[in-house]
Amino acid sequence: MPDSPQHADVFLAAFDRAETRELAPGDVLIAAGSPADHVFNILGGTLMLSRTGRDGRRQVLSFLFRDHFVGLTTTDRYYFTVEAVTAAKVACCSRVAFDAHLSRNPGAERAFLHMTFRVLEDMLDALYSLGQRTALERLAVFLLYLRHARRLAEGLPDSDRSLAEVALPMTREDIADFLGLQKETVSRSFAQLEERGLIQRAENHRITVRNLPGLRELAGVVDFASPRRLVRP
Amino acid sequence: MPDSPQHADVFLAAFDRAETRELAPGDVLIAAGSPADHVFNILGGTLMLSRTGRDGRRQVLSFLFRDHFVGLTTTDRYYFTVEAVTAAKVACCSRVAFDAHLSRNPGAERAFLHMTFRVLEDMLDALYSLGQRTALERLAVFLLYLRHARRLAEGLPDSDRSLAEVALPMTREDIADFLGLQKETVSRSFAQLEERGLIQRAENHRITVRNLPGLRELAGVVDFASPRRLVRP
DNA sequence: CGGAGCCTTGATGTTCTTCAAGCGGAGTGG
DNA sequence: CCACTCCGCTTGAAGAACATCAAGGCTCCG
Repeated sequence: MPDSPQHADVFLAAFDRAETRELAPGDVLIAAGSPADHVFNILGGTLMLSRTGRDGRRQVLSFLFRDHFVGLTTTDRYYFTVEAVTAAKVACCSRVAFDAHLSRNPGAERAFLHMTFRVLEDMLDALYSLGQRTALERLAVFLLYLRHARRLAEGLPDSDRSLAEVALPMTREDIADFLGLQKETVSRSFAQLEERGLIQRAENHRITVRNLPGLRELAGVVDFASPRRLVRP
Repeated sequence: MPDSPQHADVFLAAFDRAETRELAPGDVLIAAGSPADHVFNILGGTLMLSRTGRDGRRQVLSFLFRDHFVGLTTTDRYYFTVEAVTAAKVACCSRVAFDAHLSRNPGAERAFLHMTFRVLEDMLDALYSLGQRTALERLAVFLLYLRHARRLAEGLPDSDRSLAEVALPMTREDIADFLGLQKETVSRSFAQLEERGLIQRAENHRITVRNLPGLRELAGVVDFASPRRLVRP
């Protein structure tokens, strides 16, 4: 399943002429436990996919950006929540129509499978982070991940100067729940990255990268472009 | 993508008349960094999929049992290692032949997509564990997971008495690297589960479950059958 | 001006890791 | 058959990393 340009998300044609929905920050697109009858394609903004345990512990499983896809499950109810972090816009498609689209277009099915595999590989990266990396390393990886997300969403080259600015639309608590930490630890880790001269804190929701190679070294990741997950074994 | 029996892994037909390979404990089936030119279906035994960082930290991403599938990537080289934990037997299929099989059989492609989604959902469960659960909880979940794996592999009902015996073919260190802990912590957690009367340690590689409801309560999981990931939100 | 929410920082506490020692089974060679 | 060693496992003690508790600052908004 090697990358090939023509794969470029042909399955998204399922969303041509689809209804769209505008979301305000905090709006819930998918509520855990509700029937899993729609799938969505994100047209803009940032969303957050999370799962909350009985006792209130929450794990943010993924942040979602432009061109990301959400909503498919192998069960008939959603087992996760998706909510808007920033104002956002999504295209909506019924699961039935989406299924039919895949069945009618073998190319779309293959493209969708390929996308699913990329997501799976991202989750394996995240597993490595949560299982093996320290708080500081996780935060470094996270910043590179956000940088990469914007690079993809805006189609910029890795060298683009503007990428030094990294927007953090989510709260410290959201970041903490994504990285398996507490919000205080996230705060302290930001402070430590700044002390080390790797980043500079601007406002609460924006930092600028001061030493990209240093950040990558700390993260143990060269880039977030494939095949990033080969950490030189 | 609701579960339906006819999905039952039609894509596995790709492995009909395929060559098989026998593995001894410790044998490496897939070495990280080598060309990703084959896919495998496990016919028996236990394998382990892991990723090792530059500095030697290792995350076990998954244990693999009968009927599991491994080997597909979106990159042209494997970024993970797969090795045998016990003696094992696998069916081998070239990636090209597998691709062709999926293209020729739309039903197979759909079934494969479905299987991929189940794997993805398992990884999301694992993310929740690593991010939110304590050492003791992770071990409880792990034991239920092994119990469930055997239940599936042997087609037993959940009530089967023999399921109280849980085999642990892997070492404490393998378990630790799967759960994001140190082997000492795993040892201590086993001891604590025993003190609490939830399990009893037999030999090093076998325990028996003494209090299944208690174990499930601790794990926060009712069962490892779908939809287990709805932890009563 | 006042309050709420979010973030930061300090002090303290808990969990897990690290370091160290000893146990016991499996395999080896005398 | 019996040391002997090796390796994996367990347990204890000390230490580090992260969590928890608590206080104060900032910004936004009524």
